Amino acid sequence: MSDLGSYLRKKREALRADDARFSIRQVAARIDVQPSYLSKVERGQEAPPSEKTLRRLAQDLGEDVDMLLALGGKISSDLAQIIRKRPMLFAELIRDLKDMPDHAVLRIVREVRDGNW
Amino acid sequence: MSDLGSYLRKKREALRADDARFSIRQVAARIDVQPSYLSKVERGQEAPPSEKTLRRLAQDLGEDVDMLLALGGKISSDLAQIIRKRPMLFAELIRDLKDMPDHAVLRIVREVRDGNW
DNA sequence: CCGAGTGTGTAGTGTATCCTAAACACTCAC
DNA sequence: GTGAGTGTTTAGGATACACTACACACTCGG
Repeated sequence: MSDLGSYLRKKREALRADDARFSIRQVAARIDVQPSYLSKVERGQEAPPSEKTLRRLAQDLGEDVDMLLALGGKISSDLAQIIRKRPMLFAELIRDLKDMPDHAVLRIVREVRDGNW
Repeated sequence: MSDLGSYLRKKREALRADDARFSIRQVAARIDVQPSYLSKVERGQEAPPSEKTLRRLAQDLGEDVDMLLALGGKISSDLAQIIRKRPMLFAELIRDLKDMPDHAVLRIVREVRDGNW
């Protein structure tokens, strides 16, 4: 399906080059899953883990949570909740932004943040 | 949980006042589920239906799909896909817009649509 | 009365999700 | 050569999700 697995493997192996604490077994122990499970996830033999597990993994590997969740086919539950509170409004906005280039969306983000509204 | 059930019931009964085709049984037949299932959903005795079923329901009842999905605790899969393609970008934007009033968000929507970007 | 239609109660089912537990085969330092 | 550590294989399994199938009890027109 997605390449969450290979992404995780690459990232972990990169970390492991400098720090032996990033073996499958030790990472698995820290994020509280079985090493066999993590191994399968990294090789794409298992479906992506739950949001909870992906969050712990992101934290342990120093990765962005939203990106890792996306690779796992999920959306952060706090984002989902925000959208669900005003579904029509956000649906319209997001569909409009679908084909906008990153820099255009970023400009909106900045404008919003600067409080020009 | 949510009030999807009562919302559906109210809407269907309103339609039924003018049109006998909006009985539980007939709606259920059109959207291709068992009447007992729809009955339970309307009374909140069953978890919300799948996206597919909610879409058919929305169409049959003339309701907004995104809103009905939201009441069912779901987000349209096309929106989810858009977000998953640029997760960090959209995550930032959505979290920034969380506490903005509707009219402010709407202004952004309009600006985007008018192509001032 | 009866039959066509209404809503509902009960029981069960297939599939997906998200993992665990235990053992196997290997390397590498000491 | 043994013990600690590595990744992996195999065999499940608990729980939730999204329903179906069928029968029951009621109403109401003809």
